[in-house]
Amino acid sequence: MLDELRRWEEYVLNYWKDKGIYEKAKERAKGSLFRFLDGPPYPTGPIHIGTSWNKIMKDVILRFRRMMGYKVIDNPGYDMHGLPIEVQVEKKLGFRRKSDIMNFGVDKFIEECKKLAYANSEIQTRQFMRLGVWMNWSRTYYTAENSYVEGVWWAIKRMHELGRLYRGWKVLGWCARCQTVLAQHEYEYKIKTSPSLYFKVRLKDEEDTYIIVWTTTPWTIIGNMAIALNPVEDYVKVRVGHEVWILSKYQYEQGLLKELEVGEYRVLETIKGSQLDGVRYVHPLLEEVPVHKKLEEEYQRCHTVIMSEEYVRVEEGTGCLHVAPSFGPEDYDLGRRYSLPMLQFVDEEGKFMEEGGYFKGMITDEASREVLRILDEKGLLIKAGTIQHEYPHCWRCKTPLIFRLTRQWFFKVSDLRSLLVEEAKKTEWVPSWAKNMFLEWLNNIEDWCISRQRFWGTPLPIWVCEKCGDYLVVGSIEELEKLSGTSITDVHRPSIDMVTIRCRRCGGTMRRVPDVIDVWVDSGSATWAVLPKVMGIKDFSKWDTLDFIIEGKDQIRGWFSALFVLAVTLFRKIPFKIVYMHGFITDEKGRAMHKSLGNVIYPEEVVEKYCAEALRLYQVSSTSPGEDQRFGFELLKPAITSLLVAINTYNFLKQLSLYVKPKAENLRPEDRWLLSRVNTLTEELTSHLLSYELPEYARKLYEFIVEDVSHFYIQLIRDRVKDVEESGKVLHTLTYVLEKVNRLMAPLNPMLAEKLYLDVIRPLTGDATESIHLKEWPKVDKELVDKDLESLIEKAREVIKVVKRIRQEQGIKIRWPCIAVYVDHEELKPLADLLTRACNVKKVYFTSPPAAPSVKVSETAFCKVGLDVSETLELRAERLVRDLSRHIRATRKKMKLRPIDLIKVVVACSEEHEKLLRIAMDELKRRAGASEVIIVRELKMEEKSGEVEFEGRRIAYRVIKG
RNA sequence: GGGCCCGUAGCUCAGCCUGGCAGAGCGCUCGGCUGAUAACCGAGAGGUCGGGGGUUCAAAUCCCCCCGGGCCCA
Repeated sequence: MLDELRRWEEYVLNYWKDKGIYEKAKERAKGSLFRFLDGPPYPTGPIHIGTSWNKIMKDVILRFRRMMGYKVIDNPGYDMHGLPIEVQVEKKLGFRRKSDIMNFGVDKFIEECKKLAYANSEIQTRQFMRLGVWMNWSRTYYTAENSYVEGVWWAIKRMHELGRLYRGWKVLGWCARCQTVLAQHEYEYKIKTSPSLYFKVRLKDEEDTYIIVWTTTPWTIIGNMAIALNPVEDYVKVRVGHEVWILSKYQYEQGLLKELEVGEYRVLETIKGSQLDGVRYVHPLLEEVPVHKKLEEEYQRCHTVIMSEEYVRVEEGTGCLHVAPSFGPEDYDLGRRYSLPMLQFVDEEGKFMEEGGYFKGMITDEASREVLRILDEKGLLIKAGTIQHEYPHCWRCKTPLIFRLTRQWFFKVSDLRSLLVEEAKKTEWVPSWAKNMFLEWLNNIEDWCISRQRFWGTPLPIWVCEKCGDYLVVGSIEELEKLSGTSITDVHRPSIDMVTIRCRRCGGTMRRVPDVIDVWVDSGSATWAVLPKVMGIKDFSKWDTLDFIIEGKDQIRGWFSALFVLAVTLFRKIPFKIVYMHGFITDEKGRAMHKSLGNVIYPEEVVEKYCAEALRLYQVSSTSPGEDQRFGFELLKPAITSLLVAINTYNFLKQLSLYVKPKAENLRPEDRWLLSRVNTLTEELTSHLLSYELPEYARKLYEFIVEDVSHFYIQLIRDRVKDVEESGKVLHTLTYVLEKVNRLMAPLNPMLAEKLYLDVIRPLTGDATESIHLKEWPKVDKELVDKDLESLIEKAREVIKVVKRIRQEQGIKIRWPCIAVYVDHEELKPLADLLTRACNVKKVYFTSPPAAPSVKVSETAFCKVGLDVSETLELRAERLVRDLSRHIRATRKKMKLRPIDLIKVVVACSEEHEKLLRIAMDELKRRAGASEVIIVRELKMEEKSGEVEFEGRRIAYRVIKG
């Protein structure tokens, strides 16, 4: 069946393509715009199971909106630039460092990046399409196209015009492998094992007195320029041996000295941090790093104790903070305040330069080991161990970052925190708590470092004069062509680097800053940069606030933030109204999927082993907004079951329609109930989808199909379909209901819905419409809704359940009719007939069950129920017929006979059972579809078609065609 | 150290906003139904609703504290 389902999917995909259904669906839209924007994935390889989840949910919402009549903006996109692609290409080419790229040739490298990004985006597009995702694939936006890049340039220039673009020195996270600066939103915090080092620093003017310092980055001691204490906190001077040590009182009381195993000690004095302000110390690596001698002479506060209430916490380390201004953002800030030297010790590869003295040429880790050794030799090392802590890593290559002073280009936005937060309050989030995460992020936002020292990216459109240093920000290709007199075909490096401009001020040559732009500026510009592609509008300022976007929780600091910061800073206008935030995919045990764990599952695999619709149903229904989704093949099974039940339900309708004419009059209560239910459902599902409650939509839809239609209704009307009149009513009811369900399921399972439409619904309704997706979202037929009936039937279901329970306790099959059932609930009287059939009894009495031995009693939450289990000859006869005919029908089915085909039956049974059969002969013929029944005493083995056990004896039968 | 989320049956998850008999699916055992069904139904086993305290006639649900897991930030 699964194989068939998979073939159906492919059939439908082709059908859509052949008939241009997607295009027709777009033409159909007459309503207002629904502005959606696809958060562009990185085309780094085939899609991941998280990518499919993301796109499937988008597809559900967009399909729903299209059916509602909206003109849906649905262009997909790919985020082509940046480290994700570069790192991929580097791996492919076996590169380990940036210089490998230079040696290979930047032009060739760029070409590889471009090829890879476009090739992978094609692969991803095919995969998305296979999942049934409808987007405007012929108008996909790529962030590497000229028109898109111009949108980014335009934003940069506007930032400049607003005075929000600046160049400045700052200590930022630096990836020594990628050899580029990274911004706040690109730090990936992971557990790292680092050295944990306690050492002492000797005071210059106080004999044998030391400040105790703790660090996890020994190499930064090379750049140490000061030690910071908290002026308002208490510190203690402690005698240790013949020395005096200074540390925070807090840590002393926490037993730090015991931990450091220093032997005997006693407190001499408690002082405030402020009392040590300005005290001079001897740099612990003064001899190895000679530059410190010079610095000490030139800078007054170099190698002194400085004060900071803000950064020094006595709970951390020793309460004495080692300050290396070029190696830490806080250190840098303190360095500025105290005019400390800002010497750069480390180059782009993370290697110590000339200034590092003895450490010249070492990378940071090597230097750390040497520092440790030297401190130990000098007797300054107190204790060296290791610590596991969260430490920032490069988001793409996972290298631990170093902090390093560099000169970069920034968007000034940190002063806009309160504006950003105020504007963000106007946005709506699903789940609502995601909004708090977003506000929290915005409230801590730093100036945005937008320059990257890399290759494959949007080139920073800034030209600087070699001679006078004046700079120019270019906002479009046309502008650049005018300024440079060169025609531009490709905006990328390295050709763009050749373009020079004559300086307006001094006539010198202006060259482009070699940097590219943070890839998050690319995607963050999407609100306007896609306009030429999507709306055919060239004017980037003509963008509109988006109605809806949906991405994963990592985009709080990623795309959501980038879109928001840019739009609000540039336009004081929010880029989106409603955001749906989903979580990540984990394996079935809740662990992240990693290649190293071998637990990665690709959507392609799921489609091959199962089918796309099962994936769609599972991914949409299984997880609440904002939460992570567990994924494993085992977890898909219930979804598959639901799909199969739905398919069978439609099959039943189709079978029925072959022999029956519909009849809409004198409907029975269960018919009216189902008509009411499907309208109630329509109302609920519409509301869920409008509120972006996707799991509720999917769950309620399939619960209705499985529980209400298949299990209850179809079970109940089984006998009715044998009657011409009654079967007409059932056909009418099911046609109405399943037609509606067909449309309700179209956004969720578009391929299955289409197949059921084409095979079952369309022939039945005589509808000329080519596709379910060209139909409108169902409306509620209010006149069919009967809430009282709905709740009454719920009560009846309770009663039926109790009767089944009594039957089981008494060992009476459901197939076997009973005399009577007693229901102590008058309200149910209108459902007398329904209860008679469902409970398989001759009569329902709406009274208290009589106190008779043959009446077995149980109860529901609201009434007593009694089943009369006494037997009569007629009942026995009927029971035998039911058992026998049930088996005969099974045999008929095996013989591939149609329900209307007549048969002859030979039955071999005892005299007593023959008597019973004679009583119910007509019933037997009717139920078995037999024109003739012959009763004999015995059948030969080879003549037997089957056997039934009844009242402890075996009854054999033979089925003869015709 | 801070923010957010999660913790309910062996597993996957609803229920919590708005307090009122602890639920569904999967798996297991037993029994049953079936001329749409590769399905389904009933019963059973399986729960200190992470722990503690508080509010209340009544707490999985509201409040506080703690523990464990995850994500993000510092």
